[in-house]
Amino acid sequence: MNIGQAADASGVSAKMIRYYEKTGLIGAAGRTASGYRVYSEQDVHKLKFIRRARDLGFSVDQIQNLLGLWSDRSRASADVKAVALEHVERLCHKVTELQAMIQTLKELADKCSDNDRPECPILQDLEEGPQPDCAGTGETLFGVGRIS
Amino acid sequence: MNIGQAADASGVSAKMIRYYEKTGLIGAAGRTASGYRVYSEQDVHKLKFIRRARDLGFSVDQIQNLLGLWSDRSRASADVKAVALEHVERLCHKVTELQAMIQTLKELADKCSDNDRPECPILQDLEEGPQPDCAGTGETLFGVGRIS
DNA sequence: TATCGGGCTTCCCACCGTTGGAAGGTCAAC
DNA sequence: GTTGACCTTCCAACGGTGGGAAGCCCGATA
Repeated sequence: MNIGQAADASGVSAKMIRYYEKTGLIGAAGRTASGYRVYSEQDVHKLKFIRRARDLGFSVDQIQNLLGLWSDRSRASADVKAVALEHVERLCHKVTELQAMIQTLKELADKCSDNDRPECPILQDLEEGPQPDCAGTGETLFGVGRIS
Repeated sequence: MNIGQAADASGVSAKMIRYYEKTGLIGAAGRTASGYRVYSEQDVHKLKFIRRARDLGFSVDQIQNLLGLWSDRSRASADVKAVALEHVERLCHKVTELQAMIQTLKELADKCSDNDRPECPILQDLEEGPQPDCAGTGETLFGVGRIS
């Protein structure tokens, strides 16, 4: 199998396969007499593994770790679980951050009159920075007290 | 004000201020006779705006857009809202993706015996790819399953 | 006044993962 | 033999940010 066929079979682009080889994530592939890289079914299997792990958001570093465990017959499943859960934690953290942004933006957008007048709480917030939580008091513009 | 003072006052690092200038997000700052950049309160104001927008996850491109609207006195608040909501959509999309990853990983981790034996459903999944919906196993959809 | 520390200037490099392209060799089909 | 699709290597770009080197400038102190 040459690199293009391995790419098609694994879902990893030829570019990325070369990149993974260069950075040492996968070993150097064999070569034909004319210099073409050659791949086996096993190589494709490994590439699929990588692809799947990338789809799950693992970094290349983490994948290197996982590949080590994968090929280690005396691995402890607890080690794999630890990698996975550490990753989950990181993902959850990101989700939390994104949701905070989303909430802020939605609140601001809700207050926006959404017409052709220039007054805009979104820009006002960008100007002035985060305002103390006034959740629930959507009604009056002036009664924004409650800084508890 | 020189660049360091503007950085401290705005929360944008001196490095990034120069970067924003080079890429055209902000105009070229004035200079002293000896070549130091000079900033006014207004410039700092703008930098704070940028900083806040970055904190809310807007891309530099979107910020350019927002800055245009900000300085446009005849802007329509609807235009600003559109930018914000488009951004919210993108953020939500990202959250959805991340949550899908999290769910998959949590489900797999839950099934992992978490000991020193090598059998591991996580690695098995990475080997074999996503398994068809095994809806029988979960209590909650976004299984907040115990991580312990 | 000479010196010293810290800040400013420009410039290039690195990250991460991925894509694009150019220049040139190779393979297979016609 | 020609053509077109593939392979090879190398170089660059993206977005945003940080690090660092070399050299100039400013203010304060001895």
